[in-house]
Amino acid sequence: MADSGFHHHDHFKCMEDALQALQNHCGAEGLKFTPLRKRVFEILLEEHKALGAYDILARLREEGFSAQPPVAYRHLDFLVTHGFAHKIERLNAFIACTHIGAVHDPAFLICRECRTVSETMSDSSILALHHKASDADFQIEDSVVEAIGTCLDCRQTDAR
Amino acid sequence: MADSGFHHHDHFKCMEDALQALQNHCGAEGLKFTPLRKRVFEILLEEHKALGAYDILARLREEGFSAQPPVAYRHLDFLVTHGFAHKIERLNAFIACTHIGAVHDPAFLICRECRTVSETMSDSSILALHHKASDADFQIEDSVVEAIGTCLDCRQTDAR
DNA sequence: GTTTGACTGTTATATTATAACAATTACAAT
DNA sequence: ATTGTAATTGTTATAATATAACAGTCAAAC
Repeated sequence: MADSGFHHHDHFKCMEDALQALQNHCGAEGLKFTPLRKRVFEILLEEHKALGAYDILARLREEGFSAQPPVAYRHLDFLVTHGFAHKIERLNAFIACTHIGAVHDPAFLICRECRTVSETMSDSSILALHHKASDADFQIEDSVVEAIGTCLDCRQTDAR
Repeated sequence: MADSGFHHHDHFKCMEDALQALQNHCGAEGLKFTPLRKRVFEILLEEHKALGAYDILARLREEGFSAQPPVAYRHLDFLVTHGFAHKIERLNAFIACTHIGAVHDPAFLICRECRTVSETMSDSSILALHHKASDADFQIEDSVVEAIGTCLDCRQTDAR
């Protein structure tokens, strides 16, 4: 299965590819592929789950990195700005992007129990909004499309 | 113009109708139409703008109401729970619902400058996500659809 | 008139996020 | 090699958002 989130896939390769993409991007853009940037991205990549800035921070602290709040927010912002992570507004949390390199208005399926997130590229899901926007002379710059619910695993576990 | 947000409309009637609807709802459901509930809703209704809980709180304080944070959150939650307001996740803020009584997955156009919000009923806008969700055996319970950008007024003002 | 449940008041604290500035590093220009 | 400079990191402090917990009040139902 090639998809992420609720489907099985080669997660090791998934991580490797993403890290390589970040390294390449940094090289191409004259940005530095620093230990903190790498490590924060790795932490996000470990699972397709949304992690809060303070979750990241706790991990960094355990590993001996400097771990004041700005450290987490800075590196998360870096990843978001360069398209390697997304913020999940509904959870005030972050996930690694699973469509790196693609220009996309992402949409997310978010399990409120396990916080697993599946990302889809969904130009179409905000098409209706774009129509509404042009009617109102509104210029869309960014969009948030998130569906909250429960994944199959969690529903089955709950039913037991 | 019958629409809200970026279009002109009879805002006095818009407020009156909404307050009446809340009063009716409370009567029908055995809930109390209390001064605080009324006032918080009125504050939201005054403009089609997103207000933070602490904005509401400041208003209440000025007016002599008790104004500890739980007061704002309680009444905002009440309005959201009963379908009279929505939370704008992207802004951590709240707006009065402009489609009271309609079961809807709302979608919002949010001006990041003036915080004016236009609400649309968008069953269709998350259709793509519903397909994706059923593929993944994911049960959607709630959705967030928000577009952030600039309204015509703000763009024109900026250009001057 | 007492019980009950809904609503309000209040204290304290948790969680999320950013401003501001100092220190360090890496590299480029001279 | 030295200095300038821009990017990155370190750190302190604080702002902004949100909730837990429990005590008081009030009105309706019995």
